[in-house]
Amino acid sequence: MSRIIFHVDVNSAYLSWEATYRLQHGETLDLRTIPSAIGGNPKKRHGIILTKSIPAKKYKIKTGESLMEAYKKCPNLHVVAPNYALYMKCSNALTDIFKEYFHKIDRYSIDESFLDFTNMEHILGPPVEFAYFLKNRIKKELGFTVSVGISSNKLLAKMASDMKKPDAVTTLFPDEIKEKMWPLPIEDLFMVGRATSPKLRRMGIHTIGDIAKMDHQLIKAMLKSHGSMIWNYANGIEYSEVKKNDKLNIKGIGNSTTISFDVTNEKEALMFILSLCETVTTRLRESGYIARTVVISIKTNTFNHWSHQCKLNFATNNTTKIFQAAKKLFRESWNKEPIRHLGVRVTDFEPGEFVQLNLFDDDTEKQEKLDKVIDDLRNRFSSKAISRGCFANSDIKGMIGGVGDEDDYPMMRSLL
DNA sequence: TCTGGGGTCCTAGGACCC
DNA sequence: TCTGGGGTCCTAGGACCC
Repeated sequence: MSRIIFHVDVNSAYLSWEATYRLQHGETLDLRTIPSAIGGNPKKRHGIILTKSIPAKKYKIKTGESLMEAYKKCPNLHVVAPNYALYMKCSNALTDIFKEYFHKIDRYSIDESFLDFTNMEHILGPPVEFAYFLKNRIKKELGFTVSVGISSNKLLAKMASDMKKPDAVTTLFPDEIKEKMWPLPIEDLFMVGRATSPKLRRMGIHTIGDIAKMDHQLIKAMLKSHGSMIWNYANGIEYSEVKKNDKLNIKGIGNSTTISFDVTNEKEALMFILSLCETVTTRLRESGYIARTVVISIKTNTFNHWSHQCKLNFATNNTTKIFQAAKKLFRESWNKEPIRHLGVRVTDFEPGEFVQLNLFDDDTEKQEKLDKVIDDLRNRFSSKAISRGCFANSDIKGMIGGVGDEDDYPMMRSLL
């Protein structure tokens, strides 16, 4: 039986949401109309570009490049630090609209969702017409634009939403694959990234159509199961379900930072790790989960990098316990090479309802001690050295404080 | 893209068990 | 204590995404 699947993608999500929020709070300048970007810490000029405006694209500003690089290309670039609490509210407001029409909503990320339109035609009308109605309603009520892709499976719907933006509806049904998808460069195919693309290009495979026409066994022999998968994708073959998954479930939380100087002694390194543990566990407690696994990652001044992980005997969200594990991992794996980048990450989540370590009295004392160490750390080093930690912290503050409260963005729905 | 963040998933290989 | 096979759990690292 043939299905009808929608993929809805928010255009330049973080930037759109920030711009919309500002307009609704009295700002007259629309960030989307000037060279602007979301990312890093603009004051410290540290971190990377997460999202850019269309005018910023003209300066060849790229997602993932450092703020320094971006400022070189465009000195007037207006950079705003990310506000994840706001993005979550916007994402939820969008999902609430989907819920009015759809039962099966699969949130793929904070700004992308799959919707199952199968058997809905008798209620919602023809899919393309409904998609236009939906995107226009979102624009009118929430103030930002989306691109909608429509097809018979998730892969093709996702490819379709990518083809035209912003503010567009695109179909990519199986009979349109040849004409619309096969002429595109291989890098446009979902799951063909910077490791796979050169391997294929070296073989004279340049378009998605070239992949589709390859011998399936050959690409499988070359790239194993990943090769088999992208061959299927190039031919529009993909059968995964639109699972009902309308809450964004997180599987891990991490924080990492590049340091502007070489860290050569353990004490310094552990202070950074402590700072990272602090932001990670604060977010972990916010999420309501507790974690079993702790992972640290190290990158050296020669860009040598590795990770080391361990499984705890009990899941926890306690800063001290996570830090103790991270400290042990660091001591076990550091070979004394000068360090330029450190990361801490927690995974293997369990529901945290029954563990409330942060309510224990002795923990309050520990937390106070911790705060003192963090403050010491910030005073000791240039603020640049730990700017990522600072900015993550200010995010958290935004989340916990009044700014992030449920009805703090009432205008999100009333904007005309 | 020379060097930025935060995620997810997959796989190979080792340890350990019966 | 040379060996055999199969299953599971764990870790490190690679590849992909936005």
